[in-house]
Amino acid sequence: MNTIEQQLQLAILNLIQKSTGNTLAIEQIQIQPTRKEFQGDLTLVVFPFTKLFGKNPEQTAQEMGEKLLVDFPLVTAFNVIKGFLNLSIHTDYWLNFLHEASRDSQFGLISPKEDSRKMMVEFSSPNTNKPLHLGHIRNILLGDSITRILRANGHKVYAVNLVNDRGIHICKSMIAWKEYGQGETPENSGKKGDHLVGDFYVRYDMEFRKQVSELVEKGMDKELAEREAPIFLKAQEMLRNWELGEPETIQLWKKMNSWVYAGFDKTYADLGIQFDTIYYESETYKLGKEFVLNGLKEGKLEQLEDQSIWADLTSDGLDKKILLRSDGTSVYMTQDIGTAYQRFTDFHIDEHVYVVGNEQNYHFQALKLVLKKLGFDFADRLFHLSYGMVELPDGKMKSREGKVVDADDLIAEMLETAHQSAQESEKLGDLPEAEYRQTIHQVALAALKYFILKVDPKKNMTFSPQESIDFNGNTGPFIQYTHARIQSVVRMSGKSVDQLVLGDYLPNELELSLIKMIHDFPALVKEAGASLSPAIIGNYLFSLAKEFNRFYHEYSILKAELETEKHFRLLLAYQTGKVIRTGLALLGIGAPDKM
RNA sequence: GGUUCCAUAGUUCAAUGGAUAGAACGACAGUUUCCUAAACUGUAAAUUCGGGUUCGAUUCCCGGUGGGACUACCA
Repeated sequence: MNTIEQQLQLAILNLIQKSTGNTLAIEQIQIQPTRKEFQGDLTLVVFPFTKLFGKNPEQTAQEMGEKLLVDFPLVTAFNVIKGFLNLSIHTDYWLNFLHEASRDSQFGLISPKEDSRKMMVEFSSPNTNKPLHLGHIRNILLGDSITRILRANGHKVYAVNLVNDRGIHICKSMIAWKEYGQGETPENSGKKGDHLVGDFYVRYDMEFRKQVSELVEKGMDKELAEREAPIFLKAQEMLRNWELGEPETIQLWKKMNSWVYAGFDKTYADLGIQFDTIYYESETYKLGKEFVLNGLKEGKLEQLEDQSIWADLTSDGLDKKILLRSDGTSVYMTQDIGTAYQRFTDFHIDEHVYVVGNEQNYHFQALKLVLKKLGFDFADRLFHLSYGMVELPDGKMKSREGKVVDADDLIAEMLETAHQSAQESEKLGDLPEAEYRQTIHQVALAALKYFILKVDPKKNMTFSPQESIDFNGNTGPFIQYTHARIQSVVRMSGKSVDQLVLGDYLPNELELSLIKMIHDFPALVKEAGASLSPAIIGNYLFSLAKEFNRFYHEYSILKAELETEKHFRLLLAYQTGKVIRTGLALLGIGAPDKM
């Protein structure tokens, strides 16, 4: 069924055509919720039509209001304020809606069909030389939430991870371990694998700098020293050995990467993240080369004297971009050409979303152009979800200066805060241990996830550790708390939804406002899907929870005077709780029944 | 230098070109014999500056100022 907004738009379209003979597009009819200070439910902005009617805004609105009152039975009254036509919608519409929504377990969600769009979302994409940090967390949470939101929109979605498991940076931690590790392993040191390897990456940098300054003291030029430092030469040698498949190197590489994977798996599990497929760069880094060579043959690319191959993107306002090095090896871009092709053909996907920070805007712009140049029609179906950087209150994160927020530390701090908060409130005292821990975990992660996801992905954000552990106000736990309160009331009522009957009841203002907000939910899920923005869901849930708390405070549900009133309020509370739970799930946040 | 993104209360965030720019935190003042006070109510507080387009601009365009990113035979 169409929503009341869509029905109204159509009716207004017809009205305008009848009165003026003009046919407008449906998007030109702007319907918005009536502001609280005015009488009415929905408001039509009539300014755009004044010319068609040849009247001033008030007259136009008056005329349209009168006609709607006759033509459209659900409109029961109207008033005009300046160019705004405020329409009152029949209460039955809202009550029927509430009743139907409460019976719909999939309310707001679209089920996948045979011909659903197939999409792939790539996110996380870590390097295997250091543990995950706050920057990765924004990426991972966005990717995971987007995946959930797209699925809620009825699409078939593959969540994929591309692990950057090879290259000089990986060799750096390998050589440091080999030289200074003395056989240290996660088992014998008790360190989480990714942290252990990360420590050796740091160790490499330490040694490297020491060696460089020693060389400089001996009178060597700094740039030369950076190229001649013994440990750097050893790392390079290791990379060559790796590419040659030298068994000892490969074995070390496999061993250390497996430590890292075990560490990552723990972090992903803590965050509640799952991938459908994991790609490894060591298996894909050679892809794309043949497309580039073909492109060269067909005259779409250029080759320099040193044999390197380039795409000329200057006609599109970009520079020239290298696709194959002079030694014939692939670069990042080459690889991306190959993997994109592979994914579109292997999985028959219709669209591909890359969750990658905005510092790579240029890269993706170039990638699309190069793909187009090479004649791949899927170039237009790549979407770069470009998100802003995460900054700390005292400036940007700098891994070289150790100014990073470690993902595991962050999660541990959240858990501790949630635990303390639960101890203070004393509400979870009667929960069994396992359930208690699960709840603490859900609350802790809600705080973290909501804090990050509520911000528009496109924008840079400031991560304040202090504010992130606050569970009051515009936070994940606040929304969860509202849900838990609702479940408490529903439990105490002793009634199930299908036992609730909607009689003759006239909702008060707060109740009506809640119904309307619930009514908006399906449209917001669509909007969040179309714009790839979990923030839309987050902001909505907060205002919904806020509105419910206002209602909850003002009116008693279980002690309502009349039975019809009680039934109505229970149904409203039940449905609000359901929307909160569904909405939180789209953000990857759980909704405990008690907290 | 070139390309590009951003600028909203003290702070962190909202606002498909629409009515008096919303919240949260912080500050100040209140609300528990009442379904979970992780809640609710109230007060003070903001669109970087200058032009333009429009019935109407935080939003679109031009310029200034301030900040970020990119501009590697790194990924």
